[in-house]
Amino acid sequence: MTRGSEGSVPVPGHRSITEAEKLAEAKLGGIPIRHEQMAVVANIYRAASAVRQHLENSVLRGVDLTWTAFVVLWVVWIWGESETRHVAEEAGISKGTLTGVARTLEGRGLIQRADHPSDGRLVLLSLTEEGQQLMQRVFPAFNDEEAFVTEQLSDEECRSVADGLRRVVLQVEGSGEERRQALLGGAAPAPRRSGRRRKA
Amino acid sequence: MTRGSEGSVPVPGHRSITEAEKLAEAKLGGIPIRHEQMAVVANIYRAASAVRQHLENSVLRGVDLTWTAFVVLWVVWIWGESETRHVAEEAGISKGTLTGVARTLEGRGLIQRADHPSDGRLVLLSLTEEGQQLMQRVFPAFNDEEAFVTEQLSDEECRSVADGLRRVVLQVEGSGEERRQALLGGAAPAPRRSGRRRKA
DNA sequence: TACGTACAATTTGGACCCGAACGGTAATCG
DNA sequence: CGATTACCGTTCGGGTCCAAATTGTACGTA
Repeated sequence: MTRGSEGSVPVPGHRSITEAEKLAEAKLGGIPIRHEQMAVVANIYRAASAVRQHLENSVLRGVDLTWTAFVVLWVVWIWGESETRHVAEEAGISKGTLTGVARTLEGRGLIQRADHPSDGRLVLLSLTEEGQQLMQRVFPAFNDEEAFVTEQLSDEECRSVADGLRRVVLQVEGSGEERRQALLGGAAPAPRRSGRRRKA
Repeated sequence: MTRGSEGSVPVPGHRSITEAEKLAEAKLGGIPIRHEQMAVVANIYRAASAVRQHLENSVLRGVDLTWTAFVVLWVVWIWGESETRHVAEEAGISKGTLTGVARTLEGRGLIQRADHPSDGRLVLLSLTEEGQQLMQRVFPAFNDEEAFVTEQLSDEECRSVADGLRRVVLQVEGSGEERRQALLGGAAPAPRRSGRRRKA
């Protein structure tokens, strides 16, 4: 995050970020930038990376779980036996990704899949006995690190930050699709450059 | 995010999250959970995913850039010609990942690499003319979407949330290493299970 | 000059990740 | 009741992503 020695004034904290913003403004020469909004997005992602990295390297690595694998386990653990599409959505990954992760977890004996009793299209995911024991053991340690990374925030500040982030999520999930439609103006959705090609 | 029909009381907003927390508490039976801290971490990651997804699908897809590729371009754009290790750190990715991303970007004529004048080990990254034009065109649109996703937050709230997140980042970057050391108690750092295997 | 150490970027291996395409089941319609 | 239509999980292509292994450069010291 920090560079070797950029400025000369020893202003403590946030210097790097603020300086980047100033530089960005200069780069755009006159075009106004929404600073506060930019700072929120930048720090959301920065914090997400830092937190994920810390948790992977502290508690998750020891039990040989990736962040995504843990999230999937957590979702199935909390919600109980669930349909894969729900798990994917709750975990914030695509259906295709879940298929692979679930396969890995299944191979390690942590989750199991079952056919839906009445709808042949559905697959149900649930924790095995071993998976449940794992989560009961790991989650307290995970939560301890959640407390560590937020140590500089009071409970009240935690509530405030969490609420602000929740509003961001709701905004995107609520109005994002509509916004994208408006932006692209009904034009071609510009398919992802990579991805599977049509057979013909 | 939301499920079909879980609860019976029509409490608006945040139901899913809160319910998940309650379920988690029940699962742990007695073991106390730090709710506020858990909510912060959960929502940081949720927001990061949502924001990234929205930006990829709105402005980035149209110019055929992934999130990571854009971040790398942004860093080089803002900081000017930089050494790769700094770019990787600032972008929040590993050096190895940057090598691949930089190759892709170089192939598209958006960035260029140059040898360091005095230290032959270093490689410098800078934007090409085309890369600069792209960023000058794309960033305003990007910032517009940053404003969109934070639309439900006032400027003051934006500052507050950004500051809270900054404190999380500083906490992890400042004390994370020490914390991990203490946690593992000097024991083996438990190598990543995936990735390259040791030869013998 | 030769050698070891330090540190640079790159290569490599395995898992992840998205989203279009696919094949199969369920529901709907004529 | 056959034919669409809608939906579900899986497959697959291309691209990240990390960390170990590798390669190469710089620089100290003998």
